[in-house]
Amino acid sequence: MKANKTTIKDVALKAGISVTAVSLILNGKGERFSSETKRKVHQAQLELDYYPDYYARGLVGQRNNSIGVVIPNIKNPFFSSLALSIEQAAIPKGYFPQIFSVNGFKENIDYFIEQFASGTQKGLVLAAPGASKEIVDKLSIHNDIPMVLTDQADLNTDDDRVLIAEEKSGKEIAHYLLSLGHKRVAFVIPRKLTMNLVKRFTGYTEAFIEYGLEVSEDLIFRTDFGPEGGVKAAKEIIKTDATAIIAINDDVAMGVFKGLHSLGKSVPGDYSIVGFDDFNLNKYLIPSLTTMAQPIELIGQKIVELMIERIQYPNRPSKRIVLDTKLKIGDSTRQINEGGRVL
Amino acid sequence: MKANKTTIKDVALKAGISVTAVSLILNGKGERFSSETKRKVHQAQLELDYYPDYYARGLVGQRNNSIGVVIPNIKNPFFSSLALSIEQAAIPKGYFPQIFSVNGFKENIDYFIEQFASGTQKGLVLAAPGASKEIVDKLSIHNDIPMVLTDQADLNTDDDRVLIAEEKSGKEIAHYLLSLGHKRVAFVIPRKLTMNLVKRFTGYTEAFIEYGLEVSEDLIFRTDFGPEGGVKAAKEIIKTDATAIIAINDDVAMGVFKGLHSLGKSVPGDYSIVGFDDFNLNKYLIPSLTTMAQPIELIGQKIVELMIERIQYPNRPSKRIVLDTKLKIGDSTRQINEGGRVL
DNA sequence: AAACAGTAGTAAAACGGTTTACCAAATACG
DNA sequence: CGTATTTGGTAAACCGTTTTACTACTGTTT
Repeated sequence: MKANKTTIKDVALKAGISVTAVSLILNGKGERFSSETKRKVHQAQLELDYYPDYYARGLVGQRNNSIGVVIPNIKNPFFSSLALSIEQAAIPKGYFPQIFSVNGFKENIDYFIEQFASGTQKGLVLAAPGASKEIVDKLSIHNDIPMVLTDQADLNTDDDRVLIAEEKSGKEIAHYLLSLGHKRVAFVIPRKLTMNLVKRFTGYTEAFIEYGLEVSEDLIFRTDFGPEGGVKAAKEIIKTDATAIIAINDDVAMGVFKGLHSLGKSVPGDYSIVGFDDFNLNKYLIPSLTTMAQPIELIGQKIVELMIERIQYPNRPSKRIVLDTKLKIGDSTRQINEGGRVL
Repeated sequence: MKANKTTIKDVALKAGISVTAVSLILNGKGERFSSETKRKVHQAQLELDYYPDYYARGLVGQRNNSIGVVIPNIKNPFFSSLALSIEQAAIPKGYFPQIFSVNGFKENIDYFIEQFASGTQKGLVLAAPGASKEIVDKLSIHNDIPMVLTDQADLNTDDDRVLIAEEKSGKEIAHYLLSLGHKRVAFVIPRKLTMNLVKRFTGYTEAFIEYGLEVSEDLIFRTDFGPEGGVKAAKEIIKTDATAIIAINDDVAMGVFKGLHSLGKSVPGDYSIVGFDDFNLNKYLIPSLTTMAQPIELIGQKIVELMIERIQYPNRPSKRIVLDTKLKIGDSTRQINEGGRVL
């Protein structure tokens, strides 16, 4: 038979004082009580190993301090790093992020929406591009709840956003490859294009136009997210005359790399590869990947900053912060000569 | 001015029926009500966009369905994969894991203990070897709460555990390297040895003894977790006559690999490397790493299985499940000839 | 026709805290 | 010395659900 849960009443009884007093004292609002009384309360709490019930406490004082963070896939190092950076920024401020990794589970989204709609979280960070739309729609009625998005889509919400300069990033990557002499560049992109990818792609294209070149349709490869997708794409790419490859993220880039390798091609000998994200294992790859690094830590910090502002001043006008990325040149890219493939 | 939260009363009012009826109907226990009434309730819910308050609901019916999962580091692919596999096993059964990544934050542990002690979770999975001891101690009084550990330590608790055959694994790795002709094998281990590592190490040693060899102290390298630790270790290892390296996990192995590479050494040419864990990016590394694969999915499944059993039958005797690992031979190891380094 | 069983519904008591409003005794003030 | 204020404390309302224990009514048996 289980012992009944120890409640505040038990503490009050043990300390020989009222429930009110116990509550106030344990919440640091007990200035008015004598230090002797306080001592007895703390003593009783310790002896009974009392912890206030989370639900009861949440029910009355609406002050919970947890913020929900929705990410698409916990296994993608970019998102797990982002989750960590949000955590690191939030905890010192007294907020505790709760990670929801959607992972393609329908139930997951439902569960999280329910959780959120029922008032568990004080705010919501949606770091799941694409999935956002659906979620934002479902939650749109609750628009008095602070949200921060990392979504470029033109959603008709006035939520705060932390974004990266997608177009500029795309352009910079393309410029870099073009400056190395690559003219035939393959793009490996996902089947479903989210808004940020469209923008990034626009940037790529602009760079080509500035060089008097154009992006040819036959060098665009649509595949799945994740390394498997990259492996598949590699098989197609070697049938073309491409000399460089831009992957939608490092995860995919790794797959392309592996795919090329097992087809007997070398990097950067036969192909230059550029990734995107700079997840944390990147610098340990051999050869290391040239990639457009997202400022993950900064993104996390800004997200938390906006979130806290918004919680404190619910009616302040919405903000949109755009952060710059940084090209990190690794060993996966190299100059090629005018004529063709080999330097 | 914010609109007041819509409560069950509003729904009842709108539907012209009692609060009880609304509650029962919305929880699928309203068989006895006429379908017309049900319709009205659902209608009202929809129109008012009503979601039951999480706290109120939690307060009364103690049936929340969330289980806490504590992992040491969300960035380590092994643990993020484990978290995912727990999620995949739990959700179909109607339980929702909540991930707490400790990440070395003292506040994190405190927060989570408070959360847990205050009854938020129905059960607790401690997948944080080493940290467990402290936590288990603090929570020991609440020993009526279902816990599943993945800790080899001889804690005096009767909690369920899901473990891997550490000693056997260690032995198998060593046997494999010995069978390839390696006699001088370096070990890269963390500074702080948890119980599982001690056991694994025992296995290594046994294999050496069976071969009439012994593990020499000067080939044991203690370093930090993570790839950085591996890089550091590599610098020391090349000063020795080791021909093979066993790393405590794949994360570290990658670092060793990178370190050797930047010191002009090749793998498996100069050194064979074996890792542990088999995190999900492993097969995309070049060369792919020989590693002792943990059955991550199965671990997740067993954890959830035990947890649910324990929730349903709190008094059943505790179980301890030991799972086998599997050596996955990659391209990072090779045979060497009797004499010395080169085949 | 009396007893019985459904049927469709409700009022009120929990759940475990926090907070508001109030009080009695002790002390300070003029 | 009578009144005002401070000190140390409490009783009770409330938060939004779920659940228990009724009730009134309508058929159905025997």
